[in-house]
Amino acid sequence: MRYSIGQVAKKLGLTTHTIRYYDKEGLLPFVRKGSSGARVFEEDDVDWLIIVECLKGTGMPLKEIRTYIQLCQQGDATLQKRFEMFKKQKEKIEKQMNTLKQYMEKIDFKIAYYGDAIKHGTDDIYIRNTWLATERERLFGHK
Amino acid sequence: MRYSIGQVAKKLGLTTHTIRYYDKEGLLPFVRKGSSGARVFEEDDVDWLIIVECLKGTGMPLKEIRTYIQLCQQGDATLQKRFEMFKKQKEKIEKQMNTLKQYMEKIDFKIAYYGDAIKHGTDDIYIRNTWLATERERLFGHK
DNA sequence: ATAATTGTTAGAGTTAACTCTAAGTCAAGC
DNA sequence: GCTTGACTTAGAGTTAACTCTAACAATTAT
Repeated sequence: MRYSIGQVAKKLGLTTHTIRYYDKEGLLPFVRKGSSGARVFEEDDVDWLIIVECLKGTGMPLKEIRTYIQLCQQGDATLQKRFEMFKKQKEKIEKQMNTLKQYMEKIDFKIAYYGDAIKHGTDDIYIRNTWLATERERLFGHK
Repeated sequence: MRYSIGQVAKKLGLTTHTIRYYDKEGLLPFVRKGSSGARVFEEDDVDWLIIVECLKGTGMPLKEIRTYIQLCQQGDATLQKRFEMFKKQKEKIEKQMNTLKQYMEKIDFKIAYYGDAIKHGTDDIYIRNTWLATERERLFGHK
């Protein structure tokens, strides 16, 4: 199956503008054009865009994604480098997940805090922000 | 304890420029200035900055964080709104975590792929990108 | 007392990633 | 044959979040 830029954009939740921008930035060097000049997306091209979204979504800058595709185009000699790249990205995601978990704890504390405050009609006096105090003490090393 | 902008910046991993920028954007309206005009951070101010980092790190734009602090300053009448804000943010984090998990699966697939390719010395022929093919088929609804 | 450090401001400049516009081509339907 | 819709390009404009500069003041170290 082949797809137009519009079809791909719709399915991946991007705009055609964005996909053309990616192309301009060298992220889609293999996408061919039909006789009229319109981009024709093969299934492999869609797969590649899915990987681009994945790398972008885990915080890799477009420049670095382009570096990856350039490695791909250089053939088997760069297999090891590409392997390392993904292992590094995996570590990055693990860190992100841990950070998110810590943020979640803070948010959960706030939800409990406000739940309590609403029950009492005020957050003026009695509630101490113990969780954050703990965090601050950890950072600054005293109580 | 009180802290200078530099001490706070160092501990929270920000630059003094960034903290002043946050102040300019209305994120730190309560931070007082000493006799010389220098910002003096109370412990509560540090706690607030920790919350700012948390909201920012889960993708809330600075504008929206400012809206939250404005709600805080309006007193008990906005408790419910603030509660909802954090519940919404919690949902957002949950979505982010799920997305990260899905990305992790793709990255793990790539790591396995390249591990295998390195063993064989090439990724030319034999390895089919089955995982991504599955994803593409899910999006486009055919094989 | 002088030099280094740390702070201040207003405001300019940068960066990434879009986002949009204008002017045009091309294929399909009425 | 003409309109509609999807595509093309080059290039301008936007946005968020910094990031830096210049010129100056105050504090701290030697």
